[in-house]
Amino acid sequence: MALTIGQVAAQCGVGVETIRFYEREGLIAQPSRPESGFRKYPPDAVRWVRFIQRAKALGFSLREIKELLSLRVDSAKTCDAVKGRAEAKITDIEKKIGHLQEMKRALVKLTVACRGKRPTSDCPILEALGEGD
Amino acid sequence: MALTIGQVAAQCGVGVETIRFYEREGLIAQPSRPESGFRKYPPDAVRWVRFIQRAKALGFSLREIKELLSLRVDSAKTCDAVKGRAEAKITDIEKKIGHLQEMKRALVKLTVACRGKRPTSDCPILEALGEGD
DNA sequence: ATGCACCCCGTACCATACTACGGTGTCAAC
DNA sequence: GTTGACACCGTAGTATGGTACGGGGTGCAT
Repeated sequence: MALTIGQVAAQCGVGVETIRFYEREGLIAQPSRPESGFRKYPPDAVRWVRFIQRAKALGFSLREIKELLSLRVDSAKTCDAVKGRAEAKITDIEKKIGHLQEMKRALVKLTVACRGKRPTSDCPILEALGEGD
Repeated sequence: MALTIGQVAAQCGVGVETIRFYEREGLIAQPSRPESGFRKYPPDAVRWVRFIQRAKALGFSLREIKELLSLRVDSAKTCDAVKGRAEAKITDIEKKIGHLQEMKRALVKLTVACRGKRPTSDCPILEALGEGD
């Protein structure tokens, strides 16, 4: 049931070096290393790496992802601090969702304008994006 | 009403060099250049740069942002192609929104677990993230 | 007409996040 | 028991997205 680094990499669609890199950077835990020195990963390792990939695609830096993942580690210890950081991340995520919805609305508007007559604005994408922060 | 590069930069919270960089990379249009050679920007330039910043924070690469912005340029010409690309971007954005909502749900769950007794899983963040693509 | 802030350009440098390389060791199959 | 695929490590190189620097020119305020 344990996986080699190559198997984890293949299942995540990344290179072996990427996994080692994440380990060096402290994004994923050190796996067990029986005699030979070969890393042995639990199946969950695949989910961790996929989570990292996904979070990256959503605009989080590795530093932020590390913070996200670390929310679990000390949860037994400093519950209030963890809760605070989690809530900050939630706010951050809600902002991102809002911005994406604006972008989506703008693009939908664009396709609609496309369907009918020519768009009236010379930039439908920007047009639908307010100045909101 | 026209702005200097420094004014645009200040209003967007970026450096002058960043604007010139975006121009070199074709993300923003060449502004007019009266006699002196100084760039003169229309007020809208601020919105363009802000759009770029926002899109970056949402995980789009400059290449993708360029594509997003270019959807406006040829809209009069190749309407069908534009519509197709816009629809692809919409799908992409919907996926991002979905992933962010999953992350948010996971974090909310974490804060709730925090409030009451200890979390049951040893990783509440991952726990709420399915294997969905 | 002389500052001084701001603009020009090109080039070089930086941080982030990998990716490749080279030399060596391991393991499993034949 | 040897061969081939895969693992180990450290170091170096790459792509992206800026950021800084140096040596100049401009423009307006005093």
